[in-house]
Amino acid sequence: MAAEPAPTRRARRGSGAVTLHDVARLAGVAPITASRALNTPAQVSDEVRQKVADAVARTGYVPNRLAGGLASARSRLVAAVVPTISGPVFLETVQSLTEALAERGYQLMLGQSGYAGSREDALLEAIIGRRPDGIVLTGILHSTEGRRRLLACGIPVVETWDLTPTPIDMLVGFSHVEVGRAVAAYLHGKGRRRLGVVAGDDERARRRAGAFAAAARALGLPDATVVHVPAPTTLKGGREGLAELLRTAPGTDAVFCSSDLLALGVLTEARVRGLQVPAQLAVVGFGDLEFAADVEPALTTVHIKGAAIGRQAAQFIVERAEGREVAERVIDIGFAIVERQSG
Amino acid sequence: MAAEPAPTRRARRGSGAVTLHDVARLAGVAPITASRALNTPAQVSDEVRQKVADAVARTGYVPNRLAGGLASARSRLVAAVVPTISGPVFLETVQSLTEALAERGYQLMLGQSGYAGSREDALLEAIIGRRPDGIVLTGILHSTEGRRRLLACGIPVVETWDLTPTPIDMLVGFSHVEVGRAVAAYLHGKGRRRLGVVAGDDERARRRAGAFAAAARALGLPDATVVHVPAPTTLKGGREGLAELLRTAPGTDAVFCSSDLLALGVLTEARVRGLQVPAQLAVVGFGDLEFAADVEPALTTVHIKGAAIGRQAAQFIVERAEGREVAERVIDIGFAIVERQSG
DNA sequence: GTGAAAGCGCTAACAC
DNA sequence: GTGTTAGCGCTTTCAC
Repeated sequence: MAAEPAPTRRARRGSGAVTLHDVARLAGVAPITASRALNTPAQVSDEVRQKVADAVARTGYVPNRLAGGLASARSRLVAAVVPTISGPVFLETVQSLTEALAERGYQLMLGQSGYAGSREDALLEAIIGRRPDGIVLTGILHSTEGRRRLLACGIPVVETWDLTPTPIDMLVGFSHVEVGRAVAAYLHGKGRRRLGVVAGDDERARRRAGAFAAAARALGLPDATVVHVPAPTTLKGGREGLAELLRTAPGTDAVFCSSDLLALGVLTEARVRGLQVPAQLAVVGFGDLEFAADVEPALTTVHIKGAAIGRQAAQFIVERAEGREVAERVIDIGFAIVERQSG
Repeated sequence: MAAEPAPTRRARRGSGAVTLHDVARLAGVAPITASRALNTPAQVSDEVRQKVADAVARTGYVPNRLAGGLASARSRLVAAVVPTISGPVFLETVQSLTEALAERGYQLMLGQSGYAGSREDALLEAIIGRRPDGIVLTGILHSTEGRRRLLACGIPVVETWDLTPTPIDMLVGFSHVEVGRAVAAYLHGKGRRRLGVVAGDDERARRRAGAFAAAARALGLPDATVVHVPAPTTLKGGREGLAELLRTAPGTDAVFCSSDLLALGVLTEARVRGLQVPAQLAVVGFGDLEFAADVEPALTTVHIKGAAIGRQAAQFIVERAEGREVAERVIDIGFAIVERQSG
């Protein structure tokens, strides 16, 4: 046994927690061997594996992932950025993302950019500082400075809920323009003529509304009336939106809402006003949230596979983090109009 | 200029990112001085501060918080655990928590334990491994093993949305028993006699329902009928819950629902059945979600200050992380019955 | 006010 | 299959 080195002048006391060194000492192996027993068990003998497992159990050792991440340049942390978590639209995506990542040993960091994108740059800086293995962006990234930064730092990025012509890196989404067109065509096919839109004041909703109005025009219908309400959308917004829509365009016989919550508000307001849905007014939502099928009348809406988006995003990130290149970087996950009673 | 040391045999290539060393070299100071210029600017001269700021701007340096966290034993990461993010109840709390933390330079990690608590231990291990500066628990912690672990690892813990007799550490919540009692008394005061409950199948909802039923008995009312629906609660659950309730106890004249979503389902089902609300049936929700005031009839419900809970939890954690002891570890944030039209 | 040295807890690279 | 060594990028401790 080597003589102990003379005690150094400095002492840094550590956190006091059990470290891999403690485990290794207890198991009678070198730290790196203990590390391998835990991370790549196939590389060590059965005996070592067992001894290390015992030592872990005895000490209650929990690996320090901060240290591991620093050493290996793999943090096993994934950042998700949403405009706000309290519009229920992205919830399903965040939920499935969290779960899919947790299953593979990754953890989710949540950041809210706000619909205005004011905090976006600060948020990105905070995120990049944590050196996540991936970033999932939901909703548009407003600042070009932000784009530049993401590109520069080389962290895998998945944009979701949209299909941009120039993705930063990877993407899983659908075309909001196609949604707008499809809903216009659908309502036209149902014999509706005087179309209206109640849309949240965010970029993607605007695009759906714009495409909807353009398609209506192309179909030879009168100009659609578009009413905007603040984002995130609310039931109240839907009620007020319909009120305004009927004030502006009294003969409206169909409304496309930019969220199911908005549609629920429209449904509510219509009922209060004695307007028959769908007889006098067709209502179409967006999102197909859990409640859409169970409101009365059941809501016709655009179904988006929010959970599938989350899972696919997780898949993308993990593939990259583990050094594999993904074959197809852009996935159009599509959408579907779900016909129920409201329109 | 010193001669370059002979190249060592090993080369570990780093991540290639700009480091504090690069910034320091550019600014012509020692790394530690650059560190101080960024973290404790009061300790350095104006000149140094300026030179370092320039170097940061020129290089696009983003500090590696993994390394910083490892060295300082302060990760500036806070973990939040919720049963699931896709019951809208905790959303407001998670949102305000995220924001309050971001403002102070902390980042939120999100974990979902599931209502059954099956993944709880694995989740806690994953969380502890990241050495967060605090853990916010929303909803009950099921496993006693988990409690032990949290206690052992010494990370500040805030339990929320409940008032447990033996908090792990800090707590900001309210009494579910009091809620149950208060709603029973409220409905009794409104002249309701045949009380019912539609409650989600989770521990806290059960407690509210139990206290509600006990209070009804104490008030001399007939036994309240309690119907349970799966958690997380849904609009559909509310519809089915009311259907079952009316089957079991046809004369019911008031329903206390364990969430506003459930209440919305009850309202919907009542309307479909031609039951007048509130004339024939009073409906009381729980949560006072954004939509409660705007449904028709407007929902009488129990208001919970979800955002305040999140802010207070952030406050607790940050105080502790910065070495201050909090004066009062347990805060009862209370609740209020908001009377609207439905009951 | 500034700096040199040591080390946080872990893993990559190389050797045997 | 196992061990040695040298860092990952930062901050703490001590010294001037």
